[in-house]
Amino acid sequence: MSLPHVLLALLGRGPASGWDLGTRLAKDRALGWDADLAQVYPALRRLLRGGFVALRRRRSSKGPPRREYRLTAAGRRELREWLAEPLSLPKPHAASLVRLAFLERRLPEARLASLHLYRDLLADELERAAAGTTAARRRRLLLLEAELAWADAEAAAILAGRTLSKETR
Amino acid sequence: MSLPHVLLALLGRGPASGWDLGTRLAKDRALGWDADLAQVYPALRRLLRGGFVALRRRRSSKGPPRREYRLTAAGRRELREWLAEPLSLPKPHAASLVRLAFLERRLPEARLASLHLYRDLLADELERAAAGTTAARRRRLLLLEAELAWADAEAAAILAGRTLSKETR
DNA sequence: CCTCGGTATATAACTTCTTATATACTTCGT
DNA sequence: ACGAAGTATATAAGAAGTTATATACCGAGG
Repeated sequence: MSLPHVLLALLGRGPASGWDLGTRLAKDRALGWDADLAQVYPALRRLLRGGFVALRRRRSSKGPPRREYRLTAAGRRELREWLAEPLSLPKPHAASLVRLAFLERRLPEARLASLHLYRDLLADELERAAAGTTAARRRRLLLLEAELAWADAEAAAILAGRTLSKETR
Repeated sequence: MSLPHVLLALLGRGPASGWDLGTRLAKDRALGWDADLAQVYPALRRLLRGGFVALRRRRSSKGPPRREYRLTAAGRRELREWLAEPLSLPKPHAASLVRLAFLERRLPEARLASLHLYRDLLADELERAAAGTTAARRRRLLLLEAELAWADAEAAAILAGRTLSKETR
């Protein structure tokens, strides 16, 4: 029930087409939402029918004509109310986190390999992450740094345990 | 397509009924997955039909007879393979994170109130979080601490900005 | 000229997730 | 004896999300 509101929020930064919104959702990792274009188009239709956005067709230098949407007064009001709803702790829903939660079921070598891969993903993401101009970006940077430190600590612990068990054998 | 695998993973800790799995999913916040009972029961049926789990009916001291599931050899193999799949960075999908991403659109007072509420949720969660006996729990603790520090820093910054603008008025 | 790649919109088919509802057994309090 | 509360299983209906596919416009390179 949230995608329409997320789209309203993105449109709050200025008019955009479905394509624009789709690519923004895909790229902006600090945003906290992701959706496929096949979901975006119907959602925009619903927003249009509901009077929350207005449509303007514009010719594009490349490709077929764009359908650019912008917030209406009703859309702005709806957005304001939605943004003001109380925050709750997000409950993660990701296969990778479940795999991490069962890391201990795997052999030390496999654990280490998975942690190294994950660590590198975190490091890449941290490099790509823009400097903190907003609270959400600063949050993201801090969390990435904390998780990177965690991954390194876990890898070191496995390595220490492995050499230890070899030495004491 | 992941819930069945998550259930296999939970069943790896020992036999359980649909009810058990549902309550574990609801309680264990370090797990990285959450699902409703109405989703768990059909998933268990599919696992049973696929031969990944075996069923034993047992009378319960309270309530109707329990249907306890346990991993079969095929289930254990499937679980092992699933756990070994490479990790990727989870992409968050939560309305609260979107609200945080658009915090700056709100008035300083509202921002502060939202941050304080969020901060308290984090603090509660941190208190409730068990000590780090597994990598996933240690990760969760570290991330909660980092996020709590972030929330406090953001709140302090808003407060500083507000008093500043009052003084310089 | 023709295909390839990027831009752009859209729908159909399918799977997954949520919400609502129904049933049944037991214990405990009134 | 009755009802409420906790345990336990289950399905139906609908909303949300994913995957596959189709169409169309334009410029660049072969």
